[in-house]
Amino acid sequence: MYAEPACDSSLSTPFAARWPIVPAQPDVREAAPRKPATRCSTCSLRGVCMPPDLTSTEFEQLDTVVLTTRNVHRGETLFRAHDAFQSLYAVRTGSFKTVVMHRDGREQVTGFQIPGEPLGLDGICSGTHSCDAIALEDSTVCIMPFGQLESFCRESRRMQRHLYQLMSGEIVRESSLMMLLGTMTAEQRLAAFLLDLAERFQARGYSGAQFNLKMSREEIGCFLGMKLETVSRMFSRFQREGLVEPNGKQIRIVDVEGLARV
Amino acid sequence: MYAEPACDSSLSTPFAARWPIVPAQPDVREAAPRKPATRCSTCSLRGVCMPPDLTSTEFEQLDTVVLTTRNVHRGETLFRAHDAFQSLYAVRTGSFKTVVMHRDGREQVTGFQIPGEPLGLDGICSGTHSCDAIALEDSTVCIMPFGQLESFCRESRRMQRHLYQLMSGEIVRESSLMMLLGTMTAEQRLAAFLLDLAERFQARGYSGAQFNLKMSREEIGCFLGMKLETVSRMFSRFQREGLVEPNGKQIRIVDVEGLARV
DNA sequence: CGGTGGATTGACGGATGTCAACGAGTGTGG
DNA sequence: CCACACTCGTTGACATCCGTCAATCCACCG
Repeated sequence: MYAEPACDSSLSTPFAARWPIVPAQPDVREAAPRKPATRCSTCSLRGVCMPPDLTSTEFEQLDTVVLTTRNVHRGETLFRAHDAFQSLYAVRTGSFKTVVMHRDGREQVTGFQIPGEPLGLDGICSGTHSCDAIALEDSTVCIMPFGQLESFCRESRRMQRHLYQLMSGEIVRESSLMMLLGTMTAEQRLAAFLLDLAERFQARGYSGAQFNLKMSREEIGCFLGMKLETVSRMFSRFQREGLVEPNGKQIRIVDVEGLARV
Repeated sequence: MYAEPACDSSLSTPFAARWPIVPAQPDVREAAPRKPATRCSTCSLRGVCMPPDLTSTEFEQLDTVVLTTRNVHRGETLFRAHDAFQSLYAVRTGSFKTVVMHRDGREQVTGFQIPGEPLGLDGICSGTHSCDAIALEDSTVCIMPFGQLESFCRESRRMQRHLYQLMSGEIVRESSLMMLLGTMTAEQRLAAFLLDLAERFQARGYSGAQFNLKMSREEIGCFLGMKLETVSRMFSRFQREGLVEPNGKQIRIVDVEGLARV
């Protein structure tokens, strides 16, 4: 999932480390490819991931916490529901969806994550993940072993505060999704979804007016609580009304105010 | 909101403090009635609010953090959206709803809180609350000034972990509500709602089979993403099917398995 | 070239919203 | 004590949004 014109390559592998692959740490489910991480202190996403006011000492400590990254291919899972919780993750490149599943097969996509956004916060509560995190495209995440992160947060007030804010932000995000699912029409949901995505892309230096959806209509519907046919119809309606120009997965937002008014 | 036969009185005012009212700490919005708190170390709800394995030293420290309680009358707000965030709260007696509101007047109830459950976690993220917390009946909360709580969490590993778990639990709770709103029929939502409430009451020593809803049909509907008439119809249907016996706000669950099968 | 999966569009039906009437319960004031 | 207003809950009739089912189209790929 990236914006056009894609500055993807620059953000994809900031200070791209072509270092030799390090022996993988023990992993519960699979021997996933891991690589030493680029240092947080020099990462181009640090402004998105990390508090703005960390001292250089704190960045040095942080670099000892975030030691590795992991590649996840399109369609593969970073973690699954019921996996033991060990680490938090930050999307470095690519994108993910998180899915909660009911025993009867009902699925709900609870979020789409793009670079700089956290993954895994659901696992802290019970020590076990409660959702699947699935890559929408070939992606990379930074791995933050939670035990070490906790230790660091006891030493650094700023980092401690940051982690609380991250989690609280997730709570607020989900609240507004509940509002979306509980009170809005299908048309309003899709409009809100597109505006939210646009804003998040823009905050990362991508174009907010034109971007590429890495998720299918079905996945969008599963996130917005509607069927894929309805998603498709709403896209068509927006096109008729001159609000967006959808071209398959390529989306151009023509009239932001119009979308907001829906 | 309490169970029948109400053991309400025992849980209502555990070790009820009839101490003189302490000079209220400065409060942004109102001079709310505050009283010194019963000590966490001797509170009958401590098993619900706090980690099970705190040492006595930690409880002593905790007692210096949770110094005051506050009464909130039915219909009044504990905090409002846009209020400055200062403290986390734990419901001690009574019950609350949290409501997020859109500028156009759309409202969504994001949760109902009963004794032992946290309030205010939404405020950490931006330093400003993002929802209203409104008492459904005359209620009491324990006040945990966030700055002091943070300090305590840097000293106590267990307390630090507990706060992370609390927040993560809220994230997971909201995820399952998204699933409810996104994938379930009106009938299934109401069934899930009743079962969830029953479980929470039971975990607090109340009856899970019979309880008293303090919220109106409209508030239930606003929480479950449906209209009050639909809530009412679903209650009637459950009654016809012999699953619950609703008597206004008094609810008796007759067939738990049947409700779960819906 | 055909097979496959995703997207689009149409026709139809059902779940739920909307509007309205009515009854029960409660508080208030004469 | 009663009359009254008011809120809340229930129920019915009808409308509508969206889900379901099906056909078609398109891009991609072996």
